[in-house]
Amino acid sequence: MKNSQLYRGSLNTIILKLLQENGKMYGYEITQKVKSITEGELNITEGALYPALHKLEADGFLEVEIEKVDNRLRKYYKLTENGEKESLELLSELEAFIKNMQTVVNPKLSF
Amino acid sequence: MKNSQLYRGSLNTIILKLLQENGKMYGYEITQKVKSITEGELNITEGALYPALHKLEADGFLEVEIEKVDNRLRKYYKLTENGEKESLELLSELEAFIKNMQTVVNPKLSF
DNA sequence: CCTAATACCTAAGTATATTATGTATATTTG
DNA sequence: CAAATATACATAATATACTTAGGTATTAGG
Repeated sequence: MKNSQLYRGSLNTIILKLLQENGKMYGYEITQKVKSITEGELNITEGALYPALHKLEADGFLEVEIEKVDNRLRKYYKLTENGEKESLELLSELEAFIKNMQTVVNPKLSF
Repeated sequence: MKNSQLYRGSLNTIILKLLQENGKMYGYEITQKVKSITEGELNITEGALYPALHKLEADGFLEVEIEKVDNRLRKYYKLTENGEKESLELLSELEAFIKNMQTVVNPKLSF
């Protein structure tokens, strides 16, 4: 997804949060959205995205709705009820991660 | 290292930053230090730590100094010159990661 | 008409961590 | 004082997530 190893493990969080915010999105749209809001800094590769979407669906966190736009296929994903829960869970894990990393990296700010 | 996938990729950053701060440390000490400053929230497993230390050494970022304390072995690690550079590099990558994740997750705060 | 953009997909390989072990000594506790 | 826990190192098998490199097909733009 990027040169930094840190992004490893963050993809599900990104996907679920974007869907929570935008209701429904299709894969390609997610890649473009992330690129635009991070001003090109974060680029999700399709080789990472599509398998991740399939797994989230298989795990019951996403459901699919296929549409045809301009004779071109689109697979819209949206959160299931469990997906909403998972989204909140991953967000709080992200907050905890950031908090812990800041504690380790900048111990002066933590007391 | 923890149940959250997010910690994947953060171990080198943690190791290098702790060494930058404390001069020299040995493996077991690193695990205890991380556990104590995060109040038990972050536990580095030895199966992850030792291979990571060996790789950082092989990459020329760390150098080793063996000491015997109480008839027990200790391998002290400290940053090489390149290790200092890598430490700064990984720290700025961490900052960028956190910034980007906050942008994706909380777009209202980013403009 | 050719290239870039849109939109999906998979397979092979790599990196990183988990889990489960193993060795050995020192310290604490019932 | 024996047993359990803590200290201190290590590796091997397995799992997971991602990169890299391909592939198909349609539409838009120069």
